[in-house]
Amino acid sequence: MKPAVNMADVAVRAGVSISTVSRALGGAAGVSEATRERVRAVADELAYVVSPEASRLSRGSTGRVGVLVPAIHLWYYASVVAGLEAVLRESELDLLLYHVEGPEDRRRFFDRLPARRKVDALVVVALPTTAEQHRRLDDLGVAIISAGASSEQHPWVAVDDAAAAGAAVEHLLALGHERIAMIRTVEPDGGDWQADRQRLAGYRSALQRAGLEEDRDLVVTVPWGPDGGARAMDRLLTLPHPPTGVFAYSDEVAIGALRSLRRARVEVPGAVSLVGVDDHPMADLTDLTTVAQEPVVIGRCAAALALRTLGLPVPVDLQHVRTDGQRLGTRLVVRGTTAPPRAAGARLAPPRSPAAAEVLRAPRS
Amino acid sequence: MKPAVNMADVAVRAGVSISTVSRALGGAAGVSEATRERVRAVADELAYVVSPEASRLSRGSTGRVGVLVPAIHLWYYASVVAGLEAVLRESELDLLLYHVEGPEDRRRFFDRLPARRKVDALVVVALPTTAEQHRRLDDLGVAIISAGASSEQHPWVAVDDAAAAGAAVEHLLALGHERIAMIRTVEPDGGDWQADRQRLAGYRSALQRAGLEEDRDLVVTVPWGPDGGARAMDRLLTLPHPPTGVFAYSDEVAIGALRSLRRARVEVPGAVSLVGVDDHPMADLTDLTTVAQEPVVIGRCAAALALRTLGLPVPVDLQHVRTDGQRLGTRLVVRGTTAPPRAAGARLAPPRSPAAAEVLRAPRS
DNA sequence: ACCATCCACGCAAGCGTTTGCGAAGAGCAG
DNA sequence: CTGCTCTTCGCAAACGCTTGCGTGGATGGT
Repeated sequence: MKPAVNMADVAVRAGVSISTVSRALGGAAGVSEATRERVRAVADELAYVVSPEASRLSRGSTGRVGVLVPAIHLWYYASVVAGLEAVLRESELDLLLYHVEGPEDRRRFFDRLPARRKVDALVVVALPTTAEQHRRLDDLGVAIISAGASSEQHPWVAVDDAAAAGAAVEHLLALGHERIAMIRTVEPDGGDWQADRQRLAGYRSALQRAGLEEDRDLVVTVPWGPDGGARAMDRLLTLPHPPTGVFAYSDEVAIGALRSLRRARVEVPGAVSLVGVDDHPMADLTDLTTVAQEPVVIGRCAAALALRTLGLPVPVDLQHVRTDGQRLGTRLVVRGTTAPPRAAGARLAPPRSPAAAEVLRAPRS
Repeated sequence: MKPAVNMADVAVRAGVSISTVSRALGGAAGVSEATRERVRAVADELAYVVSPEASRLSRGSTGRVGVLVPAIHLWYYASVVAGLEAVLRESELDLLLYHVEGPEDRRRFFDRLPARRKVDALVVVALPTTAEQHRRLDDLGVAIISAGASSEQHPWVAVDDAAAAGAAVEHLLALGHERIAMIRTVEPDGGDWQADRQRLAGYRSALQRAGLEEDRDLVVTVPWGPDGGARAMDRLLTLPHPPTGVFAYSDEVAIGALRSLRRARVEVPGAVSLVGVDDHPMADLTDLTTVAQEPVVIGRCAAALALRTLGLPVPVDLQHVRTDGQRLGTRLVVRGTTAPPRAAGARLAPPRSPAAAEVLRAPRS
């Protein structure tokens, strides 16, 4: 612990008052350029930094933004956080991490609101919240931003999950598939995850648009994750009339499904085509067709919303973000796990060679 | 923004002085149990929480712990952070995230030390630091903890990377392999990653112990990541006398290598055996043999070290963590990517069926 | 009934900034 | 040279809490 140099020390050394130091360093008006320079020099020399506690106590804001994430160890959330962190740091804001895993943690968070008085804004990342919990957030008394899920009452940024699901299913339809299953996910004992609901809706309406009847057997619900995906696929494979195309809630689920298929020696995409959502790094590696989204961008946009709400300058490249809700795009990335169904097209397309898959692979960002 | 209720409000309402409220809520001595209860009740009723700024300005500590991570979106780091967060939150400490990606970011961090005065302790997660940078950390004037890498000057917690590598290589040796390659990784233009250096050392000494000469061609160095792994494997495959066993720096690298092998139609583990390090969730899915480590535990132990350094109570299950350096164990998880070399053992072991792999699979934690 | 203890509690002095307001000095027109 | 406006600074009052020290009253012993 160093003796900690204070503003007073700088003031003495620079031969001015504390107020002047504060104004000089804080970029406030009312200080001549000469004085400002001198103060800066002294501050540098003494390696002085303002005490954030004191500054904020006085100023009344915390200079911190909280992030509420359900699962930091997952690629999607970690990426959102990375995006957030990058632009917040640019604006000298600190990122306070709140990790709430599972319904129990969630309940506790809303119960105790540990973020109270600690942040100027809270970014909630795709968390299922009850109406009551949403109201509870207002008790925080700070700006709330929703990232990865739309919201009635708060600024938000998210992809169109229904459209993403639609794109996936339409891809399968275009290839000629007619029996298309969906692996959807729930949190055991958990809440209402908007993305799941909307992707399911997107799946259904795509089928409907194509004039296909929904077969209840083809929608299987499992806990999120590769294991869930594997189990779901096992179930689908034992169906008397199994699907030829499968749309999985996310890549991680799809990858689990892929494992089941491999174990069961079912040819992919020969016998079964598979699409995921996310463009997880593993999708590239497993040559999985997917609908890509960019969580890092979601994070960046959410940060922009937070900045705007706080009345702070927003980086130019993020100024377009709409406060009343910003939809981000998704795009289909065709790789090696989708092809026309065996029965349907007598070789509508030649079997995809590794090289061909390579060509279609999306450029790494 | 609510009108923000202060300690003074609580004091009036409870009919005591501000000091008494402070002591009552803060659990300090010198308050009768009756008064304490009454104050608590009033505080609850008014939904009062102390202003952390004021409290800390007065108390002199920040109540925050910083974490310096090089790549939050990677499984390993995200898991360490998750572990940290969990125990810090338990102790009412906040987690301030510093994400420094790549040498440039790193330089900036050490240059500006944005964490100054903002944290009581800083956990540095497996970051390559020059000696000078290490010294610079002391300018922060706070306790430094090293997680995922050992350290001369600070408390640390890490696995024994050399031993982990040794275990991987010895597994291959035990299977009968004699040409064993290593895929190691560097950061382009980057620093000295302790884990890479130590795993390389472990690889070498294992070979040496087995009386094998090191073949320079068998150590390939690539940028970290699946793509690097793929490229490395491509290179190994074009060798005049290619290896039969490959030890990859990490699972993500190994998975890239696996892709190359698959594309080149090289049988795994028939023609080439492959081992990684980490027990990344994807290792399970790709049936990859690996040396498991538990980053979440690393995070938890690092948090324990931070708590202890700060003089705070350490959770009982973490009290065993040694301040002068805690080694965590690793364990070999044998899955489907390793088997005796084709040439070597005329069927030393029967070809591994999926079921067998299942049995050997480590239990999910 | 008296004094010595001890407990509970209040007073007030910080903690290190920010900021409204007033004062001093500089510059300029008349 | 005087009077006026601007600019540049300093004074001091917050900001909301913690904590050392002092006081009054209850308690216990004699």
